[in-house]
Amino acid sequence: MPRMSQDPNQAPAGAERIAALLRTRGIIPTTQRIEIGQLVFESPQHLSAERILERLGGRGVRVSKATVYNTLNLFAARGLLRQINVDPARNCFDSNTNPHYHFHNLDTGELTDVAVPAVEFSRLPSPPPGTELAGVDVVIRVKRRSG
Amino acid sequence: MPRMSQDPNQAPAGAERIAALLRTRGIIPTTQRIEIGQLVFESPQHLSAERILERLGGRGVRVSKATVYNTLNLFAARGLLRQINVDPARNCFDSNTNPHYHFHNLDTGELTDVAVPAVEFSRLPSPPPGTELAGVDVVIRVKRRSG
DNA sequence: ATGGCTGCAAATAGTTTGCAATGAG
DNA sequence: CTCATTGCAAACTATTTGCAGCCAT
Repeated sequence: MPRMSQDPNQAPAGAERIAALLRTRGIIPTTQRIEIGQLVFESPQHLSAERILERLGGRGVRVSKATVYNTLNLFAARGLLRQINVDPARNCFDSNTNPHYHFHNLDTGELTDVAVPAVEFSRLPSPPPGTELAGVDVVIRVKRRSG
Repeated sequence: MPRMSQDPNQAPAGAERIAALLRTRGIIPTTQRIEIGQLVFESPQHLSAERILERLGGRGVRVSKATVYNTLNLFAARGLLRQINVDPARNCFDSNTNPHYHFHNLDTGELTDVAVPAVEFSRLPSPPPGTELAGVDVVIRVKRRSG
């Protein structure tokens, strides 16, 4: 499969911006990677591999399942995506790599961002001996109001 | 396979306690469920299905993989276990159902309990419209000290 | 030509499910 | 007897991997 084409007709608006982003992380910008990049980086969102495959298809873009998985893992390894663990059956990638937390709707499975300033700790334990803090994940589980 | 035997020789210390616990949740105490219960409820811990199968084997107890999975899911559904999502590849059950948080060692994968009073929020966002709070998960990610 | 990437298909890994057999009441 | 549970094996789902072919350099 071809790498990024220089032909502007095949390089829609934004493609070059994505390519540049990938290069900053030492990732060779290929056609497929740019397509996936345009999809996930166009706005902060939470996506599974399956969902991305669907959306690519919706845009008339065909990328193999293997490449989608490989690309997502590559992006995550280079810090362009963050993995979220909420659904044990599915791996989810967050294109918002700025620090933030999440609401998790237990009924719909939906994830929503929570800005850092919305949460404040007045106390946190110090890491166990020999370890240092790597980050704090906060998932605020919510459900359909019952009362 | 037999249900719970009344013979004290086949009902080691603690078995009756576990059986009683299960009954309080409307779970029929079978031999296998009691074995699994004795294992997981003997102390607060974080276990995967695979790990439980191993430990049962180590005790000379044979329970089929299917029954282990079914039992863990049953316990979780009845509130005797809590599921933890940290490892996307493996489902983990926490036998400590009291509110608490976790340290997650990124190097070893190890989970450690953090008591509730060790964490204090001075601010939390209110749940989105139409939803109510179901709980807050806090995972403090730690790594081997580098410096 | 070279090296890296893609797509396909097969291989994994964890978990679930269908069903006959069995055991408890 | 009856019904729920167990164990086995097959089915499933999400993800990873091996490898041939291809593209850009």
